[in-house]
Amino acid sequence: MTWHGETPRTPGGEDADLLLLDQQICFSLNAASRAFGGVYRTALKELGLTYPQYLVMLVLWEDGALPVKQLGERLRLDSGTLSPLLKRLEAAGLVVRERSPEDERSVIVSTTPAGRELREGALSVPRRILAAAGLPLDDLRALRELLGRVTANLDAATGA
Amino acid sequence: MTWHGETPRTPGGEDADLLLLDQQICFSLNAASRAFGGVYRTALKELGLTYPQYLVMLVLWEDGALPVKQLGERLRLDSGTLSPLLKRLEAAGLVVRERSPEDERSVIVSTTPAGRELREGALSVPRRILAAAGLPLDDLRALRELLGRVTANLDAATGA
DNA sequence: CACAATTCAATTGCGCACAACTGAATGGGC
DNA sequence: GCCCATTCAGTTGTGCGCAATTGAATTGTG
Repeated sequence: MTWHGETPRTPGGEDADLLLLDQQICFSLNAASRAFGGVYRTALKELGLTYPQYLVMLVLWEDGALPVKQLGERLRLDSGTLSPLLKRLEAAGLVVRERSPEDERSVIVSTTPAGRELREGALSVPRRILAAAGLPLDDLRALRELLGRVTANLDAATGA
Repeated sequence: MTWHGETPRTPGGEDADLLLLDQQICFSLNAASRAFGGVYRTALKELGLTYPQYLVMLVLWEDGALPVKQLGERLRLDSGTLSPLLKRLEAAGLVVRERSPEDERSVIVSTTPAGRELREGALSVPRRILAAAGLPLDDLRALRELLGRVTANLDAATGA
């Protein structure tokens, strides 16, 4: 069984083969991520949330309230992404942002009553996503485990 | 072994547990995809390419020339993404776009000599990426296989 | 206390992803 | 031959992702 269905016609030796393998893995990751995004898009449409906004609400539903910094650490996002996103969530009446009294630099994000109510509607989402993924739980667990390891390695290689 | 390190404090029953599991899997996918993006960003910087542009060049290096439509099918991207991207690649002198003679609707994208030369510099990229991923080949194969299955399922569930 | 370095959130700029739409070219049914 | 539906690429608008910068608040050091 070959990975691409045809032999490379371009020169380059071993590295050219790696180019193909490389394409398969990273492209697969990218494609899977966007495929999930598509399913989430339709599932979250009725809630008026995008997938990143949904992730933020998930964390807030768990923790209640926390500063932007910690939100970013949990979600692996920086203020450049979170600031406008949180602004939109605030405009939608789902969260409030207020400066911390004991540290005027940080902004505490917390859910509004409407934001907490939204959780009821979100409860049915994961089951639909898992059904669409169509993989047995063991495979999903294995997938999550592999992804976690690869992410940790990549972060170590990049960030320092 | 628990997945999150703490039990949920919020109400919701089974669905609440699924919410957590769901967060782990899809968030892991998202995070891994962006972690790869970070490594590619630095590796491709010297070539003046972004990761999606690199994917386009990979396909063109393999196939030489093909219409935007087929490029989009290979990469799972539509014209809304490809048109401006190809415009930038053309502005960089790496590809040319020309209307097909036998079908004036379609645009054929092909590499320029400079675009083909760039392949030499790209040959070293995959090895660095694979090294940064730090997973044995068997695990990478398993990962790719799982991702392929989940993507196929999700596409079938979404697109029809 | 003063001053430099650090830590925050926010902003700017650029590129990708996707939905919705436009407009030209094509092809099938009549 | 003439429409009408379809197939293309391109454009517009919105939102994410990230680098780089800004500016205010805080902390550490002398």
